[in-house]
Amino acid sequence: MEWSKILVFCIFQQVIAAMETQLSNGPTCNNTAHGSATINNCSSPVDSGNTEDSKTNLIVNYLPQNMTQEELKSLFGSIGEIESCKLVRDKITGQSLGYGFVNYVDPKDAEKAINTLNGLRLQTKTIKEFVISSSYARPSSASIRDANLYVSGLPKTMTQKELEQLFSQYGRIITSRILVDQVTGVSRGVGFIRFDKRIEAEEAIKGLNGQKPPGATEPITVKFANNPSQKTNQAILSQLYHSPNRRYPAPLAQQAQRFRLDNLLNIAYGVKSRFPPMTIDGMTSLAGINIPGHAGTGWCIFVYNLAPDADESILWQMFGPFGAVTNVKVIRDFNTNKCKGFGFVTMTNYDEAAMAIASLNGYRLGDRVLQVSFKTNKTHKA
DNA sequence: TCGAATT
Repeated sequence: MEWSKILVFCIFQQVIAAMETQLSNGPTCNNTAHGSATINNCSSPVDSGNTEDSKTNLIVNYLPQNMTQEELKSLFGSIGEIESCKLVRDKITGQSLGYGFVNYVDPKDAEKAINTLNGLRLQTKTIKEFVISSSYARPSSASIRDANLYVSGLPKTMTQKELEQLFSQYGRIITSRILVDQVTGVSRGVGFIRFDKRIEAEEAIKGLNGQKPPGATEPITVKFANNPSQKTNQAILSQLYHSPNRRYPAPLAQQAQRFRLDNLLNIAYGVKSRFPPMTIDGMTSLAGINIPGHAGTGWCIFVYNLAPDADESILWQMFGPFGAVTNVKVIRDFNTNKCKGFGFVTMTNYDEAAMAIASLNGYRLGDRVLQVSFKTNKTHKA
């Protein structure tokens, strides 16, 4: 068992090496990958009828975008002889949909593949992580389609097991997952549940959407999940059609430059600015712990009345000249990808944030008048 | 009109 994992890992690295070589020879994709093995912790296979295929045919999920059918075959062919192998691609774009089927000749090899390859971690250099999941493929049928749920607002402490316990009352769970922060490993409060049947998924939405899990303080959202690769395609398309270059708003540049000039004059000649510098320490001692917009990592600014097509770059351009900006975020509707009219900017220094707010609140961007202020904590009052 | 998140 452990032997075969090591063996598989070595073969896998060769596959990845081959992928990288291939990528360096062609301009089609800039996504390269390297792998590391992890312990299989996924749920047991589901029995799927009496057909011959049921014990040899595997579905493989969460493949890297750039993995080809040949590479899939190489990876799984390291276990044993493959009868057939299919990487599922988008009919129109030809993009990998991130899953495929591997049918072994020998059921023993299928079982071995599940034990050794399921849970294998693939990490691309673009931070995105893939964990291969392989299990017996169920017979194709309409009733098992669209049975995958996206769950958000989960308590950060909730485990995968607890998530399954919560949903298991509505049917048989095929796969489940909780997404975690790549760096800290803590739950992002988002996960997936795939049911055996669409009906079960529908019932789970009815029963759990907007409900608080036992012991939780906030309700969860349960809805049908989107296709994994759908977002990538959207992002690629929107990048193609979107010009990354935005003109800098001239009046802002002048304001920001004047602000910098004020500071320089102040530092160099002791000239008094209209906006005397203020430190965070000075503020905290005066205002106590409840400081608007102060999140510990900086000062969070709420920007309202952004246009539907506003993007992050406009926030960087508007706020950057006023000082250190550590983060910007445009809040979008997931499906339309259009800005919901507001966003957030985090700035390191109070005085720069205050200056940005003073300058940008009421600023006319296009045909809209922006409202800019420190972010308030509108959610649950203490 | 004061945070989304999609393996």
